[in-house]
Amino acid sequence: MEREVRVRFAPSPTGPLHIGGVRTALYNYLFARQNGGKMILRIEDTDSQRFVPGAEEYINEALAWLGIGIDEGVREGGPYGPYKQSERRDIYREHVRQLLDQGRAYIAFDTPQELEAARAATPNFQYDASTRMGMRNSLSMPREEVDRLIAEGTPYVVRFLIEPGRNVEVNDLIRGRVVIKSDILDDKVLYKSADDLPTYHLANIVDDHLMRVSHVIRGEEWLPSAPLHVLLYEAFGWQDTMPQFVHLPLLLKPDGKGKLSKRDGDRLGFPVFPLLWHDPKSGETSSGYRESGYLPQAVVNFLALLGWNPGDDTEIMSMDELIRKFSFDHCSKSGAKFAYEKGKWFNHNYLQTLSEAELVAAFKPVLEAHGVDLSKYSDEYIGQVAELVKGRANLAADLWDQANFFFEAPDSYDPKAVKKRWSPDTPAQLEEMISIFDTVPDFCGPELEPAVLGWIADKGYHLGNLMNAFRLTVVGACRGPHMFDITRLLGKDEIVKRMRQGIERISCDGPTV
RNA sequence: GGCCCAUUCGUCUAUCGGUUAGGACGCAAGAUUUUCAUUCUUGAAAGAGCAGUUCGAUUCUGCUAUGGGCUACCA
Repeated sequence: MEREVRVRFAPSPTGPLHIGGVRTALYNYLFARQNGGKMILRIEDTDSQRFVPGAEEYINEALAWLGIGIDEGVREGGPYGPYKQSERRDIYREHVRQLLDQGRAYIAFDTPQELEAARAATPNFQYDASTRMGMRNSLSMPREEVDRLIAEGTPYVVRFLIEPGRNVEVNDLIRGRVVIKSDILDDKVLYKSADDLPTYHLANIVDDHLMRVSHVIRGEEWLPSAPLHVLLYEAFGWQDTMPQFVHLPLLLKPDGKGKLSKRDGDRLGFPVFPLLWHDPKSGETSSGYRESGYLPQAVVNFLALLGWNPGDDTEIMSMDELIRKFSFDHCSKSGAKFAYEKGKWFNHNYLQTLSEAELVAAFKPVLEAHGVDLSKYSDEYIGQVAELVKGRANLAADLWDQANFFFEAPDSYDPKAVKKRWSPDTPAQLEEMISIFDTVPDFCGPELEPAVLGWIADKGYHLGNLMNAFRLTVVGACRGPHMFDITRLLGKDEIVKRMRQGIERISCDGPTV
């Protein structure tokens, strides 16, 4: 057990990294860091059919954005490379040869059509001890014919020979002991001559062994094939250094049934990918957490708690705290429905902790997206606005809805508020208020508020109605921060301009609602 | 169909045989506020069912039900 902790995240570049994959990567990372171990990123591109250009870059960018550091990988290098499976063909070929020579595997020529026919003909057909002699392979056919077929270049696969009658034991750190009979396992394809590439099972075992992986932390969908992997380790004689298995519960759809999938995001209105993704094949675009205004710390915190808890009521935890507290003992066994609403709450929390500079950085892209000319505003102004409204925002994008009037005068006035707060006396009172402004030496100083409030009290005007009418002309609706915070930031000229504009426009077409 | 895994409020979860079953999200109400929010307080809300083990089961065992995964020359 004093083995160095080495874990790997091994996605296949068939599309954008799914949020469930991100969580798997995160748990691997937390465990590695906690134990002073290494985190490996291995690209499993053994399916040439499903390869998608750009997917590998996406994976790198997504992990970097989230702060999930990689110690060894395609870009980082490392002592056990190459870290891309398509560049390890020689290694796999050699290991397949070894299994073949030892009689632990055999060559099969059955075409996909023949296999399909066999499955159609026999219910619950399985390529195993009970059926393999009836198929076309090196066990059922004479040696000369096998050699001839290979010499002719007939495509073939190499299958793992499963011995029936055994109990295969998988020890899982979350689930404990899982025992299954080898009879229910089929002779899995390990290698395909057509593209000279192994399948997942072979490549996975060989690489994990060669890369000295100590813990295989992956999704629960791999649990059924774990016994096969155990058998492969045994066949190679590697049982003594076999990694510890950890199968994580799945992320499920928030509503219906099944595991979270790509489609659920757009269907339910939340991202299922860390970053925006344009699919080069379909041309489709999928939204990402980053572009939706989420903070990476919030996404990490949120994901960490989907399937794991620290054992107490702590919920807001930094990456360092997660690393310290993470444990498989507190991982749940059952799948977790993806509670994206709570993700917003996490983001709200992290948004409040941002420094003004960070807030400005998060707010600027949002402003630009709404056509605001950033050259017209100082960072100081943007920062002050953001500080004023951040408490009411969940996502960076929400800042705009809360603060748009700091960047543009209202172009309409909420009719309900007009009806409630606007009276025939209002225009005159607002004009009077403007003249009060002139009595204050510094409009943006602390004297303005008591001056205006004092004047309202002296005159006996209705505080609520007048202040809201005032707000209406400046904001366009009865919402927003403290009125005198708004006046301070907008300045006298802009405020007076908006008041006069409001008086004109609301008086003309507003009050007769 | 076969095999495997799981099952506490609507959701994420705490509890490692004895608790008024705790927290959070969301929801509702109240307080605060010149507005909308924020914030604060309060509330409603759970052990799938049936047996068994035990002085005592949410916790251990079995069965049933339900949910999920796998069942490819995909990962």
